[in-house]
Amino acid sequence: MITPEKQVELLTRGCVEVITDEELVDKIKRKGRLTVKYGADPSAPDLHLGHSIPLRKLRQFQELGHRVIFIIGDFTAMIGDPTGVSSTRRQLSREEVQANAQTYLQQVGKILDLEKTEVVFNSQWFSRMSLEELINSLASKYTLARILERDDFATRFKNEKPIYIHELLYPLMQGYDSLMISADVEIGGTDQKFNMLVGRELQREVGQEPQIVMTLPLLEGLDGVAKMSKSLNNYVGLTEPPDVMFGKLMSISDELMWRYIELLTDTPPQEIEALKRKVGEGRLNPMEVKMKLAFDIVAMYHNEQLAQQAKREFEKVFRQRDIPSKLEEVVISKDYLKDGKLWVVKLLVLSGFVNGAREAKRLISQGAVRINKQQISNPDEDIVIEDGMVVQIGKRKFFRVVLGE
RNA sequence: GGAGGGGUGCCCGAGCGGCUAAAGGGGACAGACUGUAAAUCUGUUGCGCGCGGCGCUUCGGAGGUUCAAAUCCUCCCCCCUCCA
Repeated sequence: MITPEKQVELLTRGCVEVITDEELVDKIKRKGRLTVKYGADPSAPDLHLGHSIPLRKLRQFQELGHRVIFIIGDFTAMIGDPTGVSSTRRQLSREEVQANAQTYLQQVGKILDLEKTEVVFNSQWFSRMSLEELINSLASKYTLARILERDDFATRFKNEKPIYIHELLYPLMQGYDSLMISADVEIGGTDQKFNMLVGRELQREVGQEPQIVMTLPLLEGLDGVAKMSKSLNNYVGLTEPPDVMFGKLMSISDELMWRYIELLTDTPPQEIEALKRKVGEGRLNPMEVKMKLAFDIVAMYHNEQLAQQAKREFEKVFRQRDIPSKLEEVVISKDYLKDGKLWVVKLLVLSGFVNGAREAKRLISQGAVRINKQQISNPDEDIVIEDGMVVQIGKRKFFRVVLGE
């Protein structure tokens, strides 16, 4: 049995803030098994590495024997969390939310032990809440001034941007979720701090023991600047194919690599320090470290074998500048050929790998196009088309020509 | 209800009758270099035509003025600011 102190040490690792540490030790000592809440808003169906941070923390709780409740904010998703947005968020339909929730859970299962996870939809209580209840147990428990303390609302208010009444309700509803399941701990990204604190207040209001709030860092996207999100296209999806994952992870900057290792892998802090030192002294190539990171993550969300494959393939294509082992095939009809030849530009356009003749010509004059490893530099060139010839555009687009009737 | 400001290419943003397919930045793509799709540097970034040129489409929408419009006029749609 792990002592409460030891547990707290593990659990608070990686957290940005814990409100409060003392309460956490105390609760574990008194209760032994805590109810841990995590709420997800199924407004987009795809989970990415950014989501994995809180999920991994939940997993840790689970491994220590605590009770994890995963709340699907199906009802709240129809409202749209105003957190961090400078404008009102689009409301989703019931169907959209339902569909998203399904794919969501599937992905969550890659990290959490679903057998041990209780999944609760918050429409369970909200869809039948009466106006009377809404007013008595939610609306009358909080003041406008306190809601407006929140930064994003405050800014919008000051800038005279619209804040709809339903948005004001959002933090209260999230708090109400905590109350309904008598949460001992709620975890979430730093952007959720306010909402989670409201939960604490509401619980206190009704005489429930206030939940402990644990905030976790938000992960920067592949660009290293903005937070990871699908709409910014700087994400690594949990369900993406191994080679795509591997490639995306290899594209991050050396600097960002450390943060990813710290937040996304199980590498112990001392080991990370050691690696950093070695790289700093020039005894270790950062690329090796990045490879390891990419490998670890692919292994985590797929498996070691696929990770190994993805790594080998990456080395083959990008390090040795070789042709990938699996190639997309493009059928070129013989009708296009004149004396067995075809204009390069035409070939590229027909393949669908370029957006048009103009782009094709541009790429050729930039020296980006190779046929059977032979660089093509003249956009006017006619080439002899052979069955099976390999065309390469830039560093990562390849296809094999198949002659058709 | 009244007064004013604005909608420009993937995004931000300049232009306010011809020299503007539209400055600048970001992003993206490509090349060099390399340790990788890192960093850095350089280039490209509306589309078509067998193409050192010609043509077409683009500046919220629809019309109009003009030899010539993103730039001027009319109507319409949307956003914002100030006053009530």
